[in-house]
Amino acid sequence: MQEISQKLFAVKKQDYNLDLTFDSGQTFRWQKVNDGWEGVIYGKWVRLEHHKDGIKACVCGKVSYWSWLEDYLQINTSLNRILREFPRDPHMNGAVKTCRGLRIVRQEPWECLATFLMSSNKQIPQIKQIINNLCERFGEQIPSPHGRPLYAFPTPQVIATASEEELRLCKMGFRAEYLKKAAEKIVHEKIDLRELSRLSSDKAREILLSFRGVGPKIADCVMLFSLGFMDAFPIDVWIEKALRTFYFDSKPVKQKDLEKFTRSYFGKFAGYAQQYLYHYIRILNNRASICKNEENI
DNA sequence: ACCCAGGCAGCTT
DNA sequence: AAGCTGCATGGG
Repeated sequence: MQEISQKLFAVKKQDYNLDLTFDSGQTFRWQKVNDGWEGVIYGKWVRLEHHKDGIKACVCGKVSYWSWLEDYLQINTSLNRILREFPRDPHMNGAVKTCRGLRIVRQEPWECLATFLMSSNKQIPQIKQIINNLCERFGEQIPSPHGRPLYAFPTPQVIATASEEELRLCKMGFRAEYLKKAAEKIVHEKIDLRELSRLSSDKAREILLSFRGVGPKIADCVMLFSLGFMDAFPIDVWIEKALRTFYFDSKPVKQKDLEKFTRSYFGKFAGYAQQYLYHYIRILNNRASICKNEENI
């Protein structure tokens, strides 16, 4: 039986909501289990659950310092200070009202890059499945609190030595080439993605775009979700739809104008605002489709 | 059977 | 710069 270490983070649910955070499409490995969330960070199994006094974290193994988890969760970031910077308009107000407590966590950059390489032209449940296959097949087995085997996210070294055919067994299709080449680039050029966080945002984006399979959208996701560039604003099909309906009267807009608007309008935490809008429009869309289903019954 | 999915690369206009 | 198309795979 594995030893479990525990830690309580004193934070109110309205300032840190685990459901909103892990359901918002920024991470792909967290799973809801018995009213808590379980995932793997830095090769360790972690369980998080809301408690009356805050968020309780359980970690597999003996843990004497918690800075890695505090950094991942960004637990010392004040949500109020971020929300204050959002523009005030009916749509953003609605998003904040609906999604208050949604947080952006700070993922490990390699995992973030690799998983978003899997995301192109895929739905979120399928991305999760691919990542799951990848970890089972190539990840190192790590201590688990329950009987089931548990795997760390595979290192670039392991992925680089795998063949494209082996990677395709994880059902990632044409993305296998992207993943293998990214891993090889990191290994051969001795790239430490974490260092990109110390560069200017233009330079960091330029380096990310030099990976095959990384375009503007995925580059912005990696910057926002793993490198601390809180103004990076990924524009995917959902956000584009949200921006057009909310701010452009549902009229067609040129890509360039869309980008210009997001840069000038959403402020220094634009990426955070983007995540609120993204989750908000998806919730609205879910409700609408549920209504439609009920009409058909 | 068809359409689309937290896109991107490689084309053509 | 826009506007097309193919891409592997799975789900509605």
